[in-house]
Amino acid sequence: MGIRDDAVEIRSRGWRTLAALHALIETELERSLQREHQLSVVEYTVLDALSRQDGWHMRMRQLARAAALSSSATTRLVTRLEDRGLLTRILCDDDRRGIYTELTDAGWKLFEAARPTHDRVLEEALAEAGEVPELGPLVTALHSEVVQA
Amino acid sequence: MGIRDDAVEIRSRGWRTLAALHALIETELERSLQREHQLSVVEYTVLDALSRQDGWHMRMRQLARAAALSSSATTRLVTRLEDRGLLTRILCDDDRRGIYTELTDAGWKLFEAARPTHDRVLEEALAEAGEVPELGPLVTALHSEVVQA
DNA sequence: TTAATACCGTTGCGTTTGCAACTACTGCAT
DNA sequence: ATGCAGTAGTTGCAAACGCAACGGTATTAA
Repeated sequence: MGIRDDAVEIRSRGWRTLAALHALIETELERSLQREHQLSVVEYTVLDALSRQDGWHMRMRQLARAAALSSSATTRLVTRLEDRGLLTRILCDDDRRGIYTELTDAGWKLFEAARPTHDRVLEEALAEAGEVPELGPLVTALHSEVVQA
Repeated sequence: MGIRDDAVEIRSRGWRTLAALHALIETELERSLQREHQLSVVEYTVLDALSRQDGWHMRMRQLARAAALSSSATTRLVTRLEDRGLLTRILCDDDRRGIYTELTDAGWKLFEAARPTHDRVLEEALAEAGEVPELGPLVTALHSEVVQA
């Protein structure tokens, strides 16, 4: 076990911690958002990303990136939300390959209704994770200024 | 925008950062492990968890926890690996509800072959993420002693 | 003993996912 | 202009997922 191996082990451990914390938070968000607003986490993420564009459009590819999804999954996700009337597809004038998406009024309403749930559950999940010995330090680091900079 | 709202916003931002980093790493690991060893990330995680038990058994439920999966997904995952001859199910004597799983020799071999790939790709992914402005600080924090404590 | 309760792992089912192949469009080079 | 490589988004398909319902086993109390 040299310094080299230690670095490998530290990375692996960090990755396991990251994955565990991610899974914990996502699971709790999933349950609550689904139950209270019939939204999955990715669906909420899309609404959130669009809302943060402040009335501006967003292309499919940007959306895929924001939601960390493949382009095919993004297509279907947008279709789903469009069918529910939460957003609309808008053909792009300057680049006819591109498609913009925009929140509808109903989309805004649902997002603003879901946001408190999201924020509350996120806080609870982080608090819960903070109690777990392996996760606590990462939770703390997440709050720190450095990560937010 | 009071202090209260700032805290909410900091948590949200932290969560998005965490999710983005998680997705980046998982995607790269998935591609490499799949291509070079026909293993998904969760499958590797299971082999890793079992190997770290150092020859000792592990129950389905523990495995589900380690892999951050539902129990049903764990059942099928173990079945898949069992069909490939990488691990075996062992009935538990003292608690006949329980089922232990153990790596086979083939399982050990495959895991040890896949580990270098895993470690290398993880290092690359972290290095790549370190270059991204939003992710860099979290990557750094992940290396720190505090998180590893 | 027997009943009530809780737990463990499995299965049916519907949903979501990524990959690969495809169409449509852009931009560059000839 | 014309061809060609690269990009944007969609679709077929098979794989993997979570939830809910189930059977089998342990634990506790009457």
